[in-house]
Parts: sequence; structure tokens; C-alpha cells
Amino acid sequence: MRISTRGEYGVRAMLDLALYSSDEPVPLSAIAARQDISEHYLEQLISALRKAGLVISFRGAQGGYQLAKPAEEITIGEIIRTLEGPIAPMKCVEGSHTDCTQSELCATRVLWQKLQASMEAVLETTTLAWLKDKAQKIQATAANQR
Amino acid sequence: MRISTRGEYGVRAMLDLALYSSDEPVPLSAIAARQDISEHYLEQLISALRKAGLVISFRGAQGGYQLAKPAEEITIGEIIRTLEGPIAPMKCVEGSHTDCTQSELCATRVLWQKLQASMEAVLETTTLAWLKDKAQKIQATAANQR
DNA sequence: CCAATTCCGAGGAACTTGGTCGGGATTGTT
DNA sequence: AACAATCCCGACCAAGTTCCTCGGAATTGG
Repeated sequence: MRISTRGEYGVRAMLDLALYSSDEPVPLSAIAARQDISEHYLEQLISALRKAGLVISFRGAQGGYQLAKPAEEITIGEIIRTLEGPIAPMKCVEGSHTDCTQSELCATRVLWQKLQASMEAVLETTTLAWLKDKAQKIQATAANQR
Repeated sequence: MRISTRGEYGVRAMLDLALYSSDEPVPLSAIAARQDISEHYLEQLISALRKAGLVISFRGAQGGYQLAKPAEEITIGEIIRTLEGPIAPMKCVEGSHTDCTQSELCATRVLWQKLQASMEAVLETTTLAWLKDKAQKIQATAANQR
């Protein structure tokens, strides 16, 4: 019942972009170094994020990545779904499966749907901007205590 | 981000017990047959449920299993936690880890805690009795339509 | 005593995870 | 034009997890 490193790294990479990108694109190596993630592995993940339209890339020297949209318009759900597949605690609540052979199975299905709905509620309403704001506030607090 | 068959089968087995057990204990073979689950595999799962105090067993001929408590007092969360481990979408929100090296990690941690809380809210407030009731209502509806 | 049943630990095939490796394509800089 | 930085792509692989199977010992009602 865990989100794998794909989702975790993906969210961290997107947060990194939200925090550290300016006009110039951020090269993969910088994200990987800051977030302490294998560069080659992260490449696979960010490639998926690019294909999903969440980041844009610039090739060649001085190239790198940027968010494709304002952080306010990117939800954590989009990131997770891109990297981990549908947010569904059970196969039978992916898409629109209506084929339940046993009535008991249907009863459990209602349960999984409730669970899925509550997970989606959190992930689809939390934006990257919210996460960025949280991170900056934590940084500020840490700076004050110094 | 899926619950594995351990959790799925476990919930179904417990629901089966809630639905079909009377005074006499229900043998594993009956549950396995009704739920179409490998008997040997289910044995491992129900053994864990027994050690967790969710079912009680009777050995020997005419033996079998029964719920250890009324269905009202058994939550789906207990079942899932027994079979799948802590309900935590990420390692860092299991138990009380307070060691965040980077502030960005702490920001994502707040996110995972929100997600965890919403999952627990569903799983800990849903009881086996609720599920049993759902299953019986679905059965009744199906019977009427015939 | 016997059949039904739970209890227990070892093993194993298939899949998933979390990467590595090597090289090609593109582009700013000199 | 050359070069270095960088993205892009596909193949491969080790370790772990999942989802079982198998064989047999212990217990107990009839």
C-alpha cells in the first residue's frame, strides 16, 4: 500500500523545479544532485512527465527542464497518475468495471471506491504551488531558528 | 498504489465469516471454495488474522474459524494492517519519523501525512458489519430482480 | 483408530522495483 | 567547424516482493 520511488521522486523533482527554476531551464543533473536521486533513473521519470505535458524540455547546451504550467495548475494527482498509473487501491475500481460475479465482491467494491475517492480527494486538490509554499515556510522557520 | 491480494482476500475471508458463520465454526475449505481462493494461500492469511486476534480457530474434526469479536467491532483497517502492514503511503510516515534532512522532504512529508490520514479515516471507520450489511442488501436486490 | 481439520516452515516461479549502461540527437558557445 | 553540455531512447539486470505450492506434523470429534 505504498507509493513507490517513482511517485516519490517524481513529486520531489517537480517540487525542485517549482522552487529552483527561473527563466533558464534547470538541467537534470542539478535536480538529481539536489534531490540525491540517480540521474539516469530520474531521466526515465522526467521523460514520462514530459510526455504527459507536465514539464517542457530544452535540448542542447544550456538546456534543461521547466514546468509546463504554473505550479497552481499542477496537482499532485497528475504527477502520481503519470508515474504510478491510475490511483486505485484495487484493480476492480480502475476505470468503469461493472462486472461483479458475486454480490460479496460488489460489496467490497463499494469499500474500495470509498477508499479511492478519499485518496483522490487529497491528491487532486493539492497543487504543486501548495507544496512549494509549504517548503518555503519550512525553510524560513529553519532560517529563523539559526 | 494497490492493496495486494493479501488484503483483498483477507477482507473477503472475513466478510465470508461474517456472512456464513453460525454457532459452528467454518472450515477453511468452505471459505476458500466460496471465495475462489487457493486454500493453502488463504491458510497463511487467516493464520495471521488469528495471531492478530481477529478470528479464533478450532482444531480437529468439525473445526474451523469464527470471528473473534462481533462484526461491529472489527474495522477494515485492522484487517488491512494485519495483512499488509502499516497503512502508510510512504516509509517516512510510518510510526514517528521526525528526521528530515532537507526541508523539501519535510514539505512532501506533510503531503503524505494528509494522504495517510484520509486513507485511515475510511479504513478505520468502516466496520465488517457495514460491509456485511452492504453485501446482504445487494443480495436482496439481486433476488428481487429475478 | 480414523478422518477432518488446523498449524507450520520450506521452496519457487513470475512479476515489479529500482536502477545501470551505452550511445544517438540536438544546440549554445567558442 | 568543433566541442561540450544536455536531452532522448532502448536494452539489460539484480534484488525484492507477490502469490502461491508442497509436504508433513499436531489436534480432536465420531
